[in-house]
Amino acid sequence: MFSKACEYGIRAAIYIGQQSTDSGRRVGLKDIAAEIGSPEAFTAKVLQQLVREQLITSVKGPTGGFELTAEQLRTVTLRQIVVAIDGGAMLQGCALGLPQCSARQPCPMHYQFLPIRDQLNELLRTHTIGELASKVHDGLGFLKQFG
Amino acid sequence: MFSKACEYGIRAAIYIGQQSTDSGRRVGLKDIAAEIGSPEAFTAKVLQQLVREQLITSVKGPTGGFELTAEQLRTVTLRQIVVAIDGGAMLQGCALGLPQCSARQPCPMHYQFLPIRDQLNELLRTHTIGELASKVHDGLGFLKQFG
DNA sequence: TTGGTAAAGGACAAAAATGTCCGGTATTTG
DNA sequence: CAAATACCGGACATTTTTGTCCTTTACCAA
Repeated sequence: MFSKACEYGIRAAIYIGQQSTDSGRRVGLKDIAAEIGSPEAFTAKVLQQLVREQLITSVKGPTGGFELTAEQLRTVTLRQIVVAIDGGAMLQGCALGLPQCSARQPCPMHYQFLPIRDQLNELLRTHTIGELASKVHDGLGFLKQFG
Repeated sequence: MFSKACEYGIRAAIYIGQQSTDSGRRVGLKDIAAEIGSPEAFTAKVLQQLVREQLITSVKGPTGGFELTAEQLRTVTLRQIVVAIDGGAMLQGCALGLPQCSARQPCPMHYQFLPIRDQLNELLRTHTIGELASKVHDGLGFLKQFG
């Protein structure tokens, strides 16, 4: 579905969001990677992308780390994370790979796939990082497998 | 969504199916690649996989080529093609990449993604190659961009 | 101000996906 | 039987994705 980079990015963003909500404290890369079960250096690259897109915030130096501002928690959606990392292809492209699939020259599955992809888009668009973070906080969702 | 290999495999299978339905004639690799707009040698590899899984049929030598038997046209589903080439990961795995995501320890999007993935599975399961081939035959679907 | 800390960024490495090439094998036709 | 045809299979090449390492830059605290 999504690339590894994107999966790490989403899980990391939610974890950072959870810590920002919870205790208002920043989290370091090492912490993040450990808590979401991802390779540290690779996760760093992904987070850099998200910082550049201003979907998360980073601070250098001692007491530094990653955080989500109150506004980011409220407004950044899953969709923005996905688009920032994987681009829009998966959310718009043809399921059978036709470069210009549309009603004018639809692939044989075009009209069957449309509603599903619309639902997926809607799903990503309507869920904010803050919302998902609070779900993790309440123990209703996990970012890593335990026990 | 699907890998390039899978996209080519689906388009090729539908094209072969269309020719089998239409004129009962076999089609060669060159013909297939030209008609669906795919790299010839790479498409050959993909078709070999489908032949091994007995989702399509091949015949060597002069007058040889690829075809779909009446039974294959009737029974082979899009899902079988996808599983043969991409495996089941995309149809079953967690959207956020958790190795054991389930109701016991769900990722924060688990219950939101479930219905969408179920619909996707259902879609692939209920469409046969023969059905899609006839859609192409009737000009209601395309396997390549023209004009 | 200075030293330690943590992210940023560049270069590099490994693995997987994509794509190509060519000799081997089976089959049909003359 | 011989020759042409077309898929099969293995090796190889390229590109993208995934992952690592190390130096630089920015920041905070003592």
